[in-house]
Formats: sequence, C-alpha cells, structure tokens
Amino acid sequence: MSTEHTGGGDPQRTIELLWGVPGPPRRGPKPKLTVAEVVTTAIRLADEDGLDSVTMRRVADELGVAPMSLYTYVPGRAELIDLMLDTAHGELTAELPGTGWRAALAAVAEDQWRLYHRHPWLVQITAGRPPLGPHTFAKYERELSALDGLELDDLELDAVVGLVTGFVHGAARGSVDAVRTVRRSGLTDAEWWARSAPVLARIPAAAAENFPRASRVGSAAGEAHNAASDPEHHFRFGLARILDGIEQLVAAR
Amino acid sequence: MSTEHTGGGDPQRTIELLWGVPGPPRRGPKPKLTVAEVVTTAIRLADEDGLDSVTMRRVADELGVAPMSLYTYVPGRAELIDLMLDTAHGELTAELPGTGWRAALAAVAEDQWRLYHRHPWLVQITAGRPPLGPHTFAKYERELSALDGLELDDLELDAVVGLVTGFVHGAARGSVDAVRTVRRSGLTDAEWWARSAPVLARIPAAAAENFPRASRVGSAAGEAHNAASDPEHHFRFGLARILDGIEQLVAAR
DNA sequence: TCGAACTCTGTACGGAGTACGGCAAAGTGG
DNA sequence: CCACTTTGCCGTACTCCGTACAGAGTTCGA
Repeated sequence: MSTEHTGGGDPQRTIELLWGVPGPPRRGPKPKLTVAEVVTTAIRLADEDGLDSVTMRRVADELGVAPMSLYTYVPGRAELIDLMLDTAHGELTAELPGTGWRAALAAVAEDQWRLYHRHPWLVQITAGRPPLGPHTFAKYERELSALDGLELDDLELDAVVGLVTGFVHGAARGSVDAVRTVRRSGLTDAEWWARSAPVLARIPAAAAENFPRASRVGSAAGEAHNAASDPEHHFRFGLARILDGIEQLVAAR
Repeated sequence: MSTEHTGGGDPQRTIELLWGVPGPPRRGPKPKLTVAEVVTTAIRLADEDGLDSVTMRRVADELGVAPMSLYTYVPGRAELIDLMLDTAHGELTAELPGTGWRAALAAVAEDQWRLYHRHPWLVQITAGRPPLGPHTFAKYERELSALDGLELDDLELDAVVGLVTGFVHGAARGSVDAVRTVRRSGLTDAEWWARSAPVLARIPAAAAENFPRASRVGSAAGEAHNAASDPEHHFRFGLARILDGIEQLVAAR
C-alpha cells in the first residue's frame, strides 16, 4: 500500500504528455499502443486491485508487451500516475446546481466523494504539485465557479475551495481505507474488535477508569456505527460544519 | 514515498507489544536489544530521511545487528510502524488551556500540527484501525477533554474530534509534502513554476480564456504566497472556519 | 548435566523500478 | 532502389525491498 506523489519527473515532458502534444514527425516503426491505452489500462488495474498493482510489469502484461516497452510512452511510473490522476479528474463534469453557493459547494464535495469511491486509488495520491493537465485545470475552474458572485477576494476563494476539497480527500481516505483494511486483513471491524477487546481487557493499565471519556465515547460510537467509525457519517457531519463556517465568513461581508 | 497502514498484523501480539506486556519467562541468551531501542531507532531514521528509509535492513544496520534479528523483537515492519505511531502520540501531553472549549480545541489542533512537523513521517500513516496503544488512547482522551461540559452527545463528540484531527492531518500532509517535494525534486516552487509556465504557454488549449477563474485566482494565490500554495495559511484559515462551524452547533443547544 | 527454549544470522526467494544496449521497422535523401 | 537515421521494442541485469527457513550458539530449569 503506497501513496504516490505527483510531479515526480521532468515538468516539460509531463506537461506535454498531459496535453497530448504530438511531438516531431514520427520516423521509425509504428507504435503498437498509445499513451491513452497505457493510462486507461493502468486505471482499470488500479480500480480492480489498488494502486499497488499498477506496476510497470503488470501494466505491460495486460497490454501484451514487455515491461520496458512502456518507457517508450511514459518516462516512468511517476508520470504514469500523474496521467491517471488528470484523467480521473476528467470525470468531474456534472453541472452544478444554480440554487446558490452552498448547494453548489455541497455538490462539488459530493461529486468528489463519489469519484473517490469509484476510483479508490485516488485517495492514495497526494498532489504536492498538482499535475498541470486539462482536467485538473477544469476541476479547479469548476470548483471556483461554485462561488461565483460571492464577495470574497481571490485568496479567500482559493482557501475555501482548498478547505472543502482537502476535507473530502481526508474523509474519503478514511472511508476507502476502512474497506481496504477489511479486505486486506480478512477481518471485519466487528471481528477485529472481538479479537482485540479481550486482549486489552487483560491489561490493567488499559482499564476504562484511566480513559473515562475515551472508553465511554468510543464504545458509544462503536455501537452506533457498528464499526470503529462510520466514514459516511463523518463526511456528512464534517461537511455541514464546514459549510456553516464558510457561511459565517460570507455573511460577514 | 509510501503510505503505511496501521493494524497490519496479528492484533493480540501487536497490543501486547504496544503495552509492553512482558511475556513468559525468558530462557535463551540475553537479548542484545529492546523493543524500545528498535522503535526509537526507527523513529530517528524516519525523522531524518523519511518513512521510506525505515527498512528492516537499515534499522538493523543502525543497531549493529543482522536484518533478521529484528524479527525477534517485532513481528514485521507493519507492527514496527504501529509502535512508532503510538510512541509519537506520547509527545502530546501539554496541558490544555482552561479558557473554554474553543481555545482548548484550537490547542489540540496546534499541538498536532507541530507534532506532524516534528515527525513528518506521521502524515504518511493512515490509521484505518488505530493502534490500541497507551499513548493513542491518551491522545483521544485528551482531545475529548477539550469538549468537557458541552451539551453534545457522545456521537457528536466523536464526530467533532474526528473532524478537527482529520483536518489537521490533511493540512499537515500538504505542508509536509510541500517541503518533501522541494527536497526530492531539487526545485523550489518558484523554480518549478518558472520551468512549467513557458511550456504551458505554448499550449493553446491551456490559454487563460479557457479557465478564467482558475488562472486569475491561481496566479493571485501564487503571488501572495510566493508558492503554489501556502499550507500554513490554509491551516489557519481552515481551522478558523471549522471552529466557527462547531460553534454554531454548540450554540444551537 | 542435559534438553528445551530462545536469540541471532546466512542464505535465498520473489517482486519492484528502470539503465543499457542491441535488433528490427519505417521514413528520408541521394 | 539504396543507404542512413530515427524510432519502437525488448532481453538482460542491477539494486533494493520484506521476510521464510534452517542452523548455530547461548542460557536456564529440571
């Protein structure tokens, strides 16, 4: 399980790949594949088996070529992941509701939440430097458009959008990781707790008296959600608080 | 650069390690090391060179033993990282201010923000199932104590604490990743942009007219922060919004 | 005293990214 | 039509990872 970082390679080549710049006239033998084929294959693998299964060898296998052939299309694995990310951002195109900024911003969050669940590997990518591709640009533009007409300056607009998208990323990471952990460990949350609790009970220092609030709240939350945590509930709750907070900022103008 | 996941191994053994349960009487030769030595060495390595440099070989080297010797102390790398995480949580002990929940919750966030910057590798760990260790328990207890006296039910308490700590995690990840990206790429944000912008300018589809809001806000933010983004500013801004949002929930009671 | 328990380690396996260099195909200039 | 150059493709190999396994050495209880 790894987190990949964007912007790993030569900026120029990466940008040209992202925008599909053709390059000089081709002389040698005809390519068997296209960059798009490589990227969509990688995305399919990641959707099915997680980002870890996107290895150069596996992608090549899937495409019926030798591993080293991929390096003809893509400088390396880091750039491939940049391309996957930008491509996935291309799915965020739904029209935003015109019924006010709050509904629009909520839609931005919900769309991103669903995208992350369609492509769980997205939460494993941290965009230190975002890929400067067409769909990532369009995503940012769309997010900003949700705030059209508000009396916020440009820095505030950027911060608000960053706050919401960052929050969704974190919440979705929790949600996706919960599923992944169950699959990987072969234990549901309930089974895991059933196995852990007795061990913990035998440790005097871990007694409930030493952590009164934690044990009360923890077991209440565990019972209510039937799990260690309920990511969906945390998402809705957190989003509501954040929108409330932004509303106060907006109202102050 | 990888993200590690907690809860990778056998729950029982992991819990016993976390709480330092002694185990049956020792018969064989005296151990050269202790679990604590292994963990602190791993933490030192991670502090210096990142979580990726915490390999079993490297830790063993540092301790002057053969790689496989570590498996006497720790079942595997996953459990070692659980131990590192719980140990780091042990640094969160500062008294919270008694001047109201908002100040206390802000202090929780600030402490965690600083902890993540002291130990940047912490942001690479996603606690799908939190390590059930003493310091992680104490951390949760401390966070809940910030909300003492509020008229929130247990589920809301859990959600509020989860919202704040999750937000800090995301914000710190951005901050830490920004530093890491500069180190890894050898390019400052300014240099990276200076190299990327001309390439982008030569691509007609990327013209500012196609992304009016994005290019305006993006360049305004870039100039103001002198970088692609300013993590510290995003942290303060987001925390203020979130506390405002929580305040509304509290006031509704 | 002796066997059981325990620590330590050398070797090895499978899998990762990718550097390097050679071979084959296709377009270009004579 | 024939070189020549460019380009795609790929076999081999290097380094590094986690860790399984088996054997050797050490210590204690009976």
